[in-house]
Amino acid sequence: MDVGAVMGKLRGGGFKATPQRWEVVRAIAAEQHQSMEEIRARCPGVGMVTVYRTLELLSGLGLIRRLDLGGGPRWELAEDHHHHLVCESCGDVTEFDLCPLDPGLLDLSDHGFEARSHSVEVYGRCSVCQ
Amino acid sequence: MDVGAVMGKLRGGGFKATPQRWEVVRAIAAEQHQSMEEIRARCPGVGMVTVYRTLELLSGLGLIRRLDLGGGPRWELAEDHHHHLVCESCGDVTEFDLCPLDPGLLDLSDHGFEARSHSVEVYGRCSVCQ
DNA sequence: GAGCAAATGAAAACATTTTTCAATTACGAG
DNA sequence: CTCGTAATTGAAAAATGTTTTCATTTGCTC
Ligand SMILES: [Zn+2]
Ligand SMILES: [Zn+2]
Ligand SMILES: [Zn+2]
Ligand SMILES: [Zn+2]
Repeated sequence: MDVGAVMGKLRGGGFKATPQRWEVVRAIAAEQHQSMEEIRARCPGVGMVTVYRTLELLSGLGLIRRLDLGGGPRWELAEDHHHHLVCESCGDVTEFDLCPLDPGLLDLSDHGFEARSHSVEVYGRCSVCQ
Repeated sequence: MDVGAVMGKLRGGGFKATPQRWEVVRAIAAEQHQSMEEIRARCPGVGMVTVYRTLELLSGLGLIRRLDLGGGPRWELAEDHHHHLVCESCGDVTEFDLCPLDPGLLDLSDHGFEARSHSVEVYGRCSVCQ
């Protein structure tokens, strides 16, 4: 999903395609797993309040995802399903595609829980920090 | 691991067993997955700063774990290995023991990543909220 | 182009966590 | 048991992060 497609879905949802929203979406699309600070740095022309509101809006529409990996929220474009490797030394976040929950292995029936989504994070040391 | 054992390990680490630390540990042991607010409510006699510092200390010693499930940090005694079911409607957190990463299924060798720990969260609707 | 609801952003409010520092206290040595 | 001392506590202030307010601006439809 590229920047244009995201803006298209925004419009489709009845929201305005403002220059500020273009900027924020471009910033998010530039790199996955960015913090608020990093996103803001890529949007010098957009007020902080608008960045917060745009993240909230896009996330509500399911176009981006908020990550809780410790050390403050991070954001990513909601594209493919994947999970995260978090380096506890340098903080770098990378992805892996093999989903441990994929084959419906996990039986939650005895919990009476209706699963909607899930997240898997592996913490450790990246190849650089070892 | 009961309250006494945690305090023992604290002492063993060269830290003092103060009445405030007893209170905080007792509060944490009373229920898993509590927020700061809930823990504080169980420690009326302990200053906020001390609660923060004690959580930091215990977590540094690996005696408790901090959970990032969205909606602010939660804390639990570090006992058995388990993962979490988070209800997106009422916010209730429950546990399940079957670990999807258990059999070493996950091959991270091509990432050159040294895994230390992991977390798995399943989001959805609990039996009450469905 | 006019009209209007939606959107923006500066400032203020609010919430949460950390720092500071003077007073207190647990605990080992004597 | 008492003393000395470094560790600990907590009130206040500072720092940090996020949300609300509201007057002004603007994208979009007709
Ligand atoms: Zn990712
Ligand atoms: Zn998955
Ligand atoms: Zn738990
Ligand atoms: Zn596990």
